[in-house]
Amino acid sequence: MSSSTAQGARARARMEVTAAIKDEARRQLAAEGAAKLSLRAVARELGMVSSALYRYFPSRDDLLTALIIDAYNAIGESAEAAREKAAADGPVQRWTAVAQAVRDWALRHPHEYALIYGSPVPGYTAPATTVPPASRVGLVFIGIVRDAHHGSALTEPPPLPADLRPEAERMAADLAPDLPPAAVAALIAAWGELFGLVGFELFGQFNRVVEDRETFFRHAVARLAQGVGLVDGPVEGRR
Amino acid sequence: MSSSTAQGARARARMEVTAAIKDEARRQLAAEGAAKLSLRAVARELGMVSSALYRYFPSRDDLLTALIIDAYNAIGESAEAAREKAAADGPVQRWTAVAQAVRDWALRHPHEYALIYGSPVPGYTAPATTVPPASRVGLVFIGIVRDAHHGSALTEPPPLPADLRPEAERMAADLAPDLPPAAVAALIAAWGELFGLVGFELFGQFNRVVEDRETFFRHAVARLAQGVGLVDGPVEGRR
DNA sequence: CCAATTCGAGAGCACTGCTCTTGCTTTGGA
DNA sequence: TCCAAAGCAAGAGCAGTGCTCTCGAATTGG
Repeated sequence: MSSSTAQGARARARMEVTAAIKDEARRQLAAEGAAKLSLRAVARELGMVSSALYRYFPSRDDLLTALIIDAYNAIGESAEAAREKAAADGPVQRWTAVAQAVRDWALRHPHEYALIYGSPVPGYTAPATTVPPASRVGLVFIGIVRDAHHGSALTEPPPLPADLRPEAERMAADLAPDLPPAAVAALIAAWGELFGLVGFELFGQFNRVVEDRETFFRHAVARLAQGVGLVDGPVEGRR
Repeated sequence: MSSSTAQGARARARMEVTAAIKDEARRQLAAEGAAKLSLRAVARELGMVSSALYRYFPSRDDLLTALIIDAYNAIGESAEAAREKAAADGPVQRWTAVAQAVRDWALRHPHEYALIYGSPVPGYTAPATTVPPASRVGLVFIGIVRDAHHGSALTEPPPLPADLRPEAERMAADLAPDLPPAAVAALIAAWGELFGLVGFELFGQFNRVVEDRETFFRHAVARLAQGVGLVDGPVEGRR
């Protein structure tokens, strides 16, 4: 009788309550961390009894999974927004802009970042529904390299070592068939390395080591970009 | 009346019980992860009542802190052993050997690795006693770069960007005054990036992306070593 | 209009970290 | 040598957790 957005008051209310639960859970997550997120406390704060909450999330882990997906989408959107904003800049600037967006989001939502990039409980395999949201940030970086490649702003990668070649070609075929396998391999490494920098800062490993983290991070990720083959402007070019 | 190793049967027994508690806790940690480590389960397994355990560790967090220190020492020893074993090799080989030791230890003790390099609960400041053990791996890498530098096997780093210079000089003064500031900055970045690679593999981020992780990791860390300025043998040299 | 489904509330289970009190054992000084 | 002091294990108990089950009430769709 109505559109998909308001099909019955029942389903409507269900969506609202579900959202309210997630909001309150996210509040507690941001305030105290995932370890202290309590279903009962969420229910209490919402004025409902704890057992009622199980009508919406069958277990605490399911609630956490929902928050994980939301967090992946949030950091992904943040990265995509940074890409749009830097659309007119050179490849290295776009790369560092996205990297800084990732770092900023992480610093602003440390517990949520820890939830998705911290220790997702080794042994726990994330449900398949988390895969697409989790890929968004990576896809942004792939897109930047792809644009650079087609704009002739990607340096010729050094020849692949023989033993890395099969894996690099496989990864390229899976992720970006139009890019040189060596660039794809370098890109994936830089992707992981970037999050290593963010994690080390966030989790205190840089505590008595790096002071001016902003500057340090900016140059480190710029070097990562160069390692992937990005340069500012066409390869033999201006600037 | 006796040496420091056996001063009274009382203190002796205390050490043994303390060690037994840590051993059992480590067992549970390895089996189920930090979240499911239960003081009561540890006590139960040891045939004692839970309240007795509080004579040895005033809280669950204190037990975890003890395990954290042990884990830092274990991965540090692993790295140091790899350095000794590769003492005769070139700088890049030594670097990758240590890096592979770190990765191997992480893969063999995933939950302990997650405990120290995963999400140490943002906001939780580690007690000062954890700092020296936590530094051991980093010191190994610094030592490798230092040896290379004094053996003239460190390439001249590119000039420091103006805005990074103060921070790089400060870091060099703190950590390795005999090394070029640019090399120190690159080293610290590579240090964080290395653990990013390990974490991404361990925590599943590479799951449908990287298949031949061994090979991929070896080349990635070799590139990191080159980024720091390490080369095999003297700079204008053999091989 | 009524059977079927959905929902909130409450009681209850097994578990957790942690505290406090009660006795027993070991210790070290008079 | 004796004895107060300290260290220790045990048990009961508190407040909190995730989760299950049952029971009425509300809402739904045929």
